[in-house]
Amino acid sequence: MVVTRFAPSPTGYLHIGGLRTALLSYLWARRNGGKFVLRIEDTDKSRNSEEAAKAIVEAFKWVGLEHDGEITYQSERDEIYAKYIKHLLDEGKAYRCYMSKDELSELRETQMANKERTRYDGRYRDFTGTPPEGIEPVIRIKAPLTGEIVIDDGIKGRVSFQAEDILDDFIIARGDGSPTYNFVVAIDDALMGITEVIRGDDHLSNTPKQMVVYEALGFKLPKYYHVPMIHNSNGKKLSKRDGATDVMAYKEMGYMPEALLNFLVRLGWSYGDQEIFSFNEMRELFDPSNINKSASIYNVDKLDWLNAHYIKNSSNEALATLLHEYGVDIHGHDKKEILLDALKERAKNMKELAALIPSIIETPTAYDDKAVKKAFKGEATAILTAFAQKLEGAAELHLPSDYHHEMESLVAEMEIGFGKIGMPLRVALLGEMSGPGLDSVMAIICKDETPRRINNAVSALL
RNA sequence: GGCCCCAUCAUCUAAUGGUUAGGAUUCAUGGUUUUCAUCCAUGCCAUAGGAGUUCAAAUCUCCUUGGGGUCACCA
Repeated sequence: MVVTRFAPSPTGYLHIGGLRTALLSYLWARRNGGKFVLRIEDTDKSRNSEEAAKAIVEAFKWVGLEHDGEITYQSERDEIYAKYIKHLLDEGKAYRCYMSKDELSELRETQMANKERTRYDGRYRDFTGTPPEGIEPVIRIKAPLTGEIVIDDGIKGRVSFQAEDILDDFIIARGDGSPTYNFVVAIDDALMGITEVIRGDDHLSNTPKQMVVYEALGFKLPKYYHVPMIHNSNGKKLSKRDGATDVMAYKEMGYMPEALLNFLVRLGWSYGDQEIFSFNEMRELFDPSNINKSASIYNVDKLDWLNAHYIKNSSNEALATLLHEYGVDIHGHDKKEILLDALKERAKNMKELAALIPSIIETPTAYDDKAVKKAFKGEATAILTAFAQKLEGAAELHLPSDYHHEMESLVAEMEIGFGKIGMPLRVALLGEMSGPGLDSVMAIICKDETPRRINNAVSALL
């Protein structure tokens, strides 16, 4: 069975790059009918992992990702790590190193001065004497000193390193006994039965170290997929300074989860010429082996286009429910359908949609100067007044087409062009020059309110 | 700096030795619309550079250049 994982360190929120690797891991598990698990890498206990987990679960919930089983916290697994450290010590595959921090940095400095690679020199590797006093030893693992290390990466292909270039006997437990990152990652991935590791390619150079741990413990290696980073428009790693890195900020900005996921899945991956992927389609089609090798640049234009697409193609019912999150309740509005039909093609995001609604259903309190100048000339007021009277005398009017007929008939009677009434009417009803079709606007605000707004405008603008 | 990764329109990508190098976003123009938006149509725009292999190279090899990542008792 395929088991994938998402293993964030607790930073307090889920960022967009994290969401992408989480999404890809999730999709691959689902496509294979496997499992997707969540592990919080909180071996640095100074940070609050409860809060981080909550933030991640909240973001997962918003976009619709779900992890299988309980969340694993590394901070609760000290005994497991201790057991494996002891095991390695007993087997002679790891050893205590009594070098002080000062000695270590001294060593590093001389190496740098000699233009050598900075590395631990292995001085305690085969140490059998009496250890120096007053030093809490760290535990180092015996890493191969020569030879080739090959990662058969599902995205990058064959990646090979020379042990002497990159490895030394790295620390697996600190002086206080706490285990270090590359050690616990390997232990946990192995013990949790992870079969495919999909993660950012910034981890590619960590992988040999993790492989050393796998090797020492006799665990079976997972398949690795190192996904290229998302870069900002300057070609650098996406960071907080690039704005919205917190996934929940996208909700605030009015993005739909479908749009965000669609955007992220297409960043670095494609399926022929297809641009639009429903969540279900992603789960059926996604395959990490054809992810691009190169980094991709985060570009908000395409996300905006996708977001607008998903808003246009959402049902009015779904939009009305979503609008609650943006402070607008139109569930009770009897012209909800006409209103949303008219507005959903005009909004790039949910925030805009929410702002558009009062701009129609509330009576304008001011009229745009330029619009007035352009629209209110000649017989504009006479035409508007005639139209208001026509509406007042008309029978029941409900649909946009009903209002359209009234306009047509007025235009015919007065022998004028459509524009003669359109422009001033628009200003009278909405206070500005642009907006949805007037027949829709009138159908939304109804038969009584329409002439009222016209008369208001005529008297205000005389 | 060492090591590793990467390189097709401005951006996301397709083309796994043979295509007029395709699609999408952005942008521009036109149409639709009383307006704006939507929608539709059209257009602009790319194989980083140089050697090789081959009948044939975006595709394979090498070099150059450029970009990125990583080198902790952080994760």
